[in-house]
This record gives sequence, C-alpha cells and structure tokens, in this order.
Amino acid sequence: MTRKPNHGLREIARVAGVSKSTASRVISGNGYASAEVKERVLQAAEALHYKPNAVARAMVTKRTYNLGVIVFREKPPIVSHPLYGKIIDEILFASEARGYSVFLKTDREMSLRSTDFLLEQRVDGLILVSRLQKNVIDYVKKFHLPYLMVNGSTDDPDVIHLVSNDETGGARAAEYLYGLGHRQFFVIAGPVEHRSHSLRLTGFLRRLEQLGLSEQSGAVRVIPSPESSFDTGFQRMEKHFSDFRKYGYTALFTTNDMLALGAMKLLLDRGVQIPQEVAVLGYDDIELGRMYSPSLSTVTVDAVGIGRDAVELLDKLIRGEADLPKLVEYESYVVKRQSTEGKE
Amino acid sequence: MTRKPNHGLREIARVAGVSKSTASRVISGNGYASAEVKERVLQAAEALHYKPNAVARAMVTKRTYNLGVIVFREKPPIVSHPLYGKIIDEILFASEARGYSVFLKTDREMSLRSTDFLLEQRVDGLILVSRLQKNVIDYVKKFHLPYLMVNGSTDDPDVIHLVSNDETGGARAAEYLYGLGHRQFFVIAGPVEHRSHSLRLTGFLRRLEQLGLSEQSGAVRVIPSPESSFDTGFQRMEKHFSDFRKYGYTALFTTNDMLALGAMKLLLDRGVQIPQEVAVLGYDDIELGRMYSPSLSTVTVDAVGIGRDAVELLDKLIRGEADLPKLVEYESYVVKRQSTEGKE
DNA sequence: CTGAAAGCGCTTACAG
DNA sequence: CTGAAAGCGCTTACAG
Repeated sequence: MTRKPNHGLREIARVAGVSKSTASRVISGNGYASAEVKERVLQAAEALHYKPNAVARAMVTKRTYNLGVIVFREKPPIVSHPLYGKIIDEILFASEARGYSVFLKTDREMSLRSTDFLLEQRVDGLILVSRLQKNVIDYVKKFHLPYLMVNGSTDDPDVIHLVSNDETGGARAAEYLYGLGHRQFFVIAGPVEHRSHSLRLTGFLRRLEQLGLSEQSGAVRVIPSPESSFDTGFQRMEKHFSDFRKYGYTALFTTNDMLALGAMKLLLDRGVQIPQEVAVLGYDDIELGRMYSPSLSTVTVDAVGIGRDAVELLDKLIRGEADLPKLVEYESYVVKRQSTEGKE
Repeated sequence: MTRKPNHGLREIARVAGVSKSTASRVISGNGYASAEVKERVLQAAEALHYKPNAVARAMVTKRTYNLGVIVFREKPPIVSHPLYGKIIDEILFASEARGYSVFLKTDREMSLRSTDFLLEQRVDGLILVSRLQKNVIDYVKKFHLPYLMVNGSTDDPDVIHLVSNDETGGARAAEYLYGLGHRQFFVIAGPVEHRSHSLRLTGFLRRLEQLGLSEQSGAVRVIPSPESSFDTGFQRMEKHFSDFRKYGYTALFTTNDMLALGAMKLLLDRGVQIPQEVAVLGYDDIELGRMYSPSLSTVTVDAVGIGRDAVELLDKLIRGEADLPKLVEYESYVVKRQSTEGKE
C-alpha cells in the first residue's frame, strides 16, 4: 500500500529554516527555542500535517508510554466479561489520563505468547489480569519489566497484586443473611483454585460457624462447582433442586454473581418465589445483577478502584519509586436488593 | 528504573561470531544462513535471553503490525458494553490470529485525541467502533491510513463499514410477533441519529404496515427514547405504563436488548406476566438476555462475524488489496425465547 | 538560543 | 552464504 509520504522532522526543519535539533526541541517541548523560531516550526508542522513518529522517539528514549494488559481466561467472554470488562474500562481510562496507551491481549492457553509479544513491543509495564500460572510470572520476572497482578492469586510474595478483601466480604455476606433471620444455608462455591472463590467461601463459613451454624450440624450445605459461569450455576441448582427444596434452605449464597444468576434463573423457572421462599446473594456486583428481576443482592468488588490503582501503581513502578505495597486490598460491602429483601 | 541491559542483535552477533546482518537474517527468518551459523546464532540468542526489539524493526520496515481500535461512546460502559465487548473480543481474537497486536482506546468526547495517539504510534490500520462524527473520519482520511467502521453510521460513501441488516431484522421482528397473533404493538425506539436504531424501527413499522397495521390506526404506538440504556428503557416504560395497560398492547418491541430488559424489569416489578400478558422482543442478542428470567427473545447481531471480518478486511486494506466492498451487511434472525413464547 | 554529530536497534540492498 | 554500510526518524549531550 502506497501512503502519502509522511513528512519527518527533517522536512519541517527545512521548511522552517532551522536544524533538525531545533525542530525537535520545539515539537517535543524539551529544550529552548526563541518565540520566533518556535512559531515558524509550528507553522511548518501544521502545513505539512506533521505527526511525530512515536516509534522513532521510543527507540531513542527507551520509553514507549505503552502498557500491556493481558487477560488470562480460557473461555470466550474476555473483554466482555462483566467484571473484567469493568476493570479494563477503568484501566483504559486511567492509562489515558496518565498518557499511556494500552495493548490489550487475551491469552486462552496461559501461554507465554502474549507476554512475548508485549516484551518485544517494549511496553513500559504489564498488567496481568486473572489467575495465571507461575511460569508466566517467572518469565516476566526474568525480563525485569515492571508488572503487577489484578484480581489473581499467587503465593509468590514478590508480586504486587490488587485484590478484594474476599474473606471479609464472605463474612459480611454470612452476617447479613443471618441478620435477615436465615438459618439454613445453601452455598454454591466456584473453583477452589481461584483465590477469590475460596476466600469468599472461607469467610462465609467461618462467620457462620462463629454464629453457631456449621456444615456438620446440617445448617449449611456447600456445593462445589468447577466453574463459575451462569450455566454452571444453573446446572448445579438443577442437579440439587430436590434436595434444596426438601431440606428447606431459605438462603442461597454463591461465590459470584454469575453463579447466583444461573441458580436464580433455575429457581424462577421452577416457580420459586424470591426472596419470599429463598433469598439469593451473589458476589461481584456486576451490572446484570442490578438489572435482573428480582434485582440481585450482592457483595461489591471495587472494579473502579482496582483499575485506577493498578495503573497508578504500575506508573510508580515504571518511574522507579520504591517502597510500593505488595498487596492492595479493597473492602467489599453488601448491596441489598430485591433478591434478599423483596420489592424496593 | 534500571533495567538489565537488553542485549541487542550486535551482542548476539558478537557471541555467535557473525555479523549483525547475518544475525538479523536468522532471527527474522529472512534471508540465507548456513545451518551451522543458524545454530550458533540461535544459541547465542537463547543464552542472552534475546528479545527482538519490535520498535526498532518497525522503524525500518515501516510496519508495526499493530492495529488501533477506538470505541466512541459517551458513557462509561465501553469495553464492558455487552455488544461492543463481544465485538472487541472477536477483534482481539482475529487480530492475534493474523499476527497483529491491538491498541484499544476509548473516546468519550468524540475528539481527535485517541486518533492522534494512534497515528503517532504508526498503527497499520484503524477500526472505528460505534457512531462517530464526520470530523473524525475526515481527519483519518487526511492521513491516508487504512481504516474501517464497525457498527456505526455514515453517509460518506468512501468508508468501508460493517453493519447488521437492521431493516430486514426489524421486519423479521414484526413478522414474528404478528405471526404469534399480536395486533397491538408498543415500541420503544432508541436514538434516531443512530443508524441501527432508526433502521430497526423503520423495518419494523414498514412490515407492520404491509400487514395492515399502522400508527394512525392505533395498532402501533412508538415511544422515542433519547438513549438506549437499561435505565432509559425502565423509565420510558414507567412513564407510559398506564397508557400501556389501558390500551391493551400485547407486544413490546424495542430497538435493542438493553431497552427491552429495562422495560421488562418494570413490567415484572409491576406484576405483569410475560409473555402471557405481554410478549417482549429486543434486538442485539446480548448475553444478559438469555440469562434473564424470563429469557429475552431477540434479533441477532452477528458480533462474531463482524469482529472477525473487520480484521480480515482491514488486513486486506493494509496489504493494498483492491476492490474491497464498501459495505458488508450481516443478516439478523429472530431468537425465540421465553419472553415471547413462555417456558421452553 | 541553535546546530552538527552520534546513536537508539534493527533491516536491506549491494558486493563479494 | 556472509559482511560492511547506509538509513529508518527521532533525541540528546556537546559546542558554540
């Protein structure tokens, strides 16, 4: 494809009657230039539709002002994932505000492919979203590139990560439902390998135990679920529906909203009254929940804070600031809606 | 921030005992090299953790293998927008498959800012998502950069755009509801400035007219809506609820799913039976719809096809292929679910 | 305040 | 098959 020749600095320097160095100084805003020269250069740039070449600049400054964001997920909803999407929106927004552009990559096979690409692109830093294997972290470390993790799990003490305080959130969920008078709990718990799911469950169960309710006593039934999707929630509920009704559980807690919505849909399809017969409480505070009928009560995840701070922290890392926290935790709060409290 | 010195080609050439030129040839895979030399170079690269510098390469080849995607939207849900998110997921996937990385930008003010950034980054091509002002198009044109538009509207005959066949989709919606026996239609129509909303409405009304039903005869009532969000759908329905019930409309069609969901939620909150009393039909086929209770009948938008083809077409444009279509249309089909047909 | 020169890390004709 | 050289479009000390 033939393109209109992109006039470079040399050309505008020629037109303005100055040297490349001087033209560079006024275009980049670094260094001195007399008002009169400045004027001439700017005019030439304007006239020639000059666009600075960021690639060339990056080559010499060793700074691209580009960030890489990689979302590790096996299944298709990636950017359009209701929670990750919110976080990514915020990352884009915060990056823009700080002058960074972002490369967005997804990785379905937890491979090193996307990471390699971004390394070659010489991004200034990396944001890794969702769970990821240790090999990815080790790989990134090897290249001494600033990076951090969002909403993922790792036992590597070196890596900076931003997460919700899921255990406390789980406890708040238990407390809230208990306060509403519930004593028989049904729980659908997402994959234990995933930090957030397992901590939410732990927090929930622990608090109930403090309140005198346990699995052993039959007051709590936990159904493990290998995935955390809507369909899985639906299927889990379908499979255990008769037990569910038989033992008179009055509250359903799930470790995320998608599971809750799936399970709730099954219940609604079967004509169960929510919340009159069963109260339902999710976790994540995704948009869908608010829109559902009945609207879904949930526990918040501060997607805005996480996205915003991820960029801020990474920026500090890039600029070489020391003493950055390794772990940033966000508080989770119960949002009361129709699925637990009825009509608003 | 001090980084481990990134060994360049020169260094690995030195270690392998060959010239930079030769090292370049084996690393890039372009040009000859004896098996023995190849071996030595590759080993040196391995040993020194060599990562080719894509920035330097781009500078000389004038090809970045980067694509820019800009989503023009005023309000926050951008990447996390249920329809755009799906399209973007697909764009990312298709780009990856063709060896492109993508810069994702959002633009809330319909400004030239994001476009400028990407121009400076020397992306190989641009995908513009959603409606956008003429000035943006004119601006991009000026720089002779390959670009195309997705899901937007323009009367500029030069610009390649990929859209749904919304008019036919609207007609199919009308036909479907009519076939179900409905004769009194209530319609909530999104912003007329937006191509898809206006065409869907046109197609819907036109088909009904052919079937003998019109606004004048009182068989169809159209409520215009300045926005196309869930909340707006809810509010529109709320405002017109008494009329809605009074005149016995049995079918509600909206020009997208979000409006449908909002309106449906209001109806459900008010105890209206769906679909027994009112059938509801949306448009877009977003995930939420299938998850809702009752699940929302809708008309499809081929997000997968649009995203995939956008990248394919742009790739062809970049490679200078001629005779590319200016307009690619995707068929829309009715998806029958509970909100029109009851329990599955 | 301004210019000449070197260099960022590659690729690509061109000789050999 | 391999190497020397030029050059991509900038920035940045360094002189002046």
